[in-house]
Amino acid sequence: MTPLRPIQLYNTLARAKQTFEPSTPGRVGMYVCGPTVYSDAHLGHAKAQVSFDVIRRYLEHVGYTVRFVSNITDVGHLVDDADEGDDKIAKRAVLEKLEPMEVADKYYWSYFADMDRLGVKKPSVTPRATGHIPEQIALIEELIAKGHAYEIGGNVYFSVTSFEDYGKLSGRRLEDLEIGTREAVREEKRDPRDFALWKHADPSHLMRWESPWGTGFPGWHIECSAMSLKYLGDGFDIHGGGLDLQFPHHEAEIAQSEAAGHPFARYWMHNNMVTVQGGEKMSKSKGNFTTLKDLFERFDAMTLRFLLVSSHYRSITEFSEEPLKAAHSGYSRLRGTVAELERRIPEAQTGKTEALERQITHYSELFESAMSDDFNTPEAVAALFGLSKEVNSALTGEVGKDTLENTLKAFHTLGGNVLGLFGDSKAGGQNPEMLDTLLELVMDSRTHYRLNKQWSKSDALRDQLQKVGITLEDTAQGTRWKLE
RNA sequence: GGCGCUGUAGCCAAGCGGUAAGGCAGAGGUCUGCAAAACCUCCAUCCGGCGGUUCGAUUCCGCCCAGCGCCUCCA
Repeated sequence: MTPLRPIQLYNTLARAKQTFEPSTPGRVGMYVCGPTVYSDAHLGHAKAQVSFDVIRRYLEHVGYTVRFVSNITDVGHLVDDADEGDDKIAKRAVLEKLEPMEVADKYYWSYFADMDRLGVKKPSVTPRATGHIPEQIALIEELIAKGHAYEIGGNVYFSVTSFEDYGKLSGRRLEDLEIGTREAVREEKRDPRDFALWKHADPSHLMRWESPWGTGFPGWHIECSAMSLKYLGDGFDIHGGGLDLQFPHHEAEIAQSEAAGHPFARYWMHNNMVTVQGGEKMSKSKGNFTTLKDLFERFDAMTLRFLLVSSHYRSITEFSEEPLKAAHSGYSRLRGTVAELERRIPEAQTGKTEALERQITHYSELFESAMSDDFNTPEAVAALFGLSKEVNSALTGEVGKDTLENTLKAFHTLGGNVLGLFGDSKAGGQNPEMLDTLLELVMDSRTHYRLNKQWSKSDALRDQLQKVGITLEDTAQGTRWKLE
């Protein structure tokens, strides 16, 4: 299928927006760096995953078939690069008195549960580093054979100076890179800037594998090269990840792959960070993060998603109480419009209302042109608000059923399918019918009070419900309720 | 020190050469028993500061100020 319109995207490699052209017409291969599973995900992880989820959804929306590969790192991520120490998973395993694989699995499931609540679609493939040791070894062997890597005492390093394009993604020149600042630089490296492909592990290590260089474990960067190439092939389309991974992680991925003779990703996309307290990056090491699980206690997951898509993926997202509350209110407004449409459709008269039909077309066009310009979600959201206002305004009068349905469809398609909002979060929790019935009863008796002008009683009922998060609204058509 | 980014109303946040989207908060109004929701109206002579280019700059260039990111692990 031919895309409806060309999509411009910002390619970090070119430092400019480019028209996206997949290597295979109609299909997109996309790889996004996933988390290292050793602790709970925070809002920053959510920003990355939601950003690329929206990009994926929009590509699908315009007609592409997307293969979306996102890895899980469950080994090889060293606490720091300088020592021979355990990796993060192993360290956590000792801490929690668990097997490393228990740690990895625990946070693996936890991660996907969080992403699920945020409406992030499942990847087409979720490769795990430990499941691809042979592929990583094979790639390292290619690099050694081509003279780009060398082995010393069971460790294998990538020779940075052997790859002339090193630095092309992050815009660094080799000579600018600091040499040997840190004390514990391994002296056995031929060049301090070289990075590990394979690390020797003595028997005390919890996770190790046999290799041509003895027992050990893979370096952090190699997994993404091996797994993306395996599932997407040479010269695949899009590689995404956080801006903080651009160097050295992504630079290393390119070096390892292309030095071995595999053209790597053609478009590189980087999401910016979530910040806190006026610009400070939210990160694990700074300890200034809020886990998603904590946030879910206080806010609807869709509110968080709304907050994230309200800023551009390449911009920072400032996170604090006020934006959070603003997101809650703003999102409720959009939801209110959708709910009102759903209420009105069953009782509306068949027919079209031309004026509103034109607005649907107008705002849909705005939405799509915003999204086609490097996935400008803030403008897309603005288009949704524009349509919302027009609809609400029109709904003060009569609107034909066909038009109501078209409007609802626009919200479901653009806000729902593309931005991933208005997910399935059905009001009423586990048993919506029971809640519905109970509230009918409450509202009936309250209506009785109101007809008799027993305001204190009817207001008491409303206040009581408000305390448990149920809002009653009296309208000309009767009383209605909503959660939160 | 090297590379790079940002600075737009009380808050969040688009725009990036043609005279400031959107949301939240706030003010007034309509509706309502009250409230809520919704709608209508208002809310940046101005986009960190100073110069420059241009008929014209928030948008391009230079300098300055402030904040931030990467160069360790990080989405």
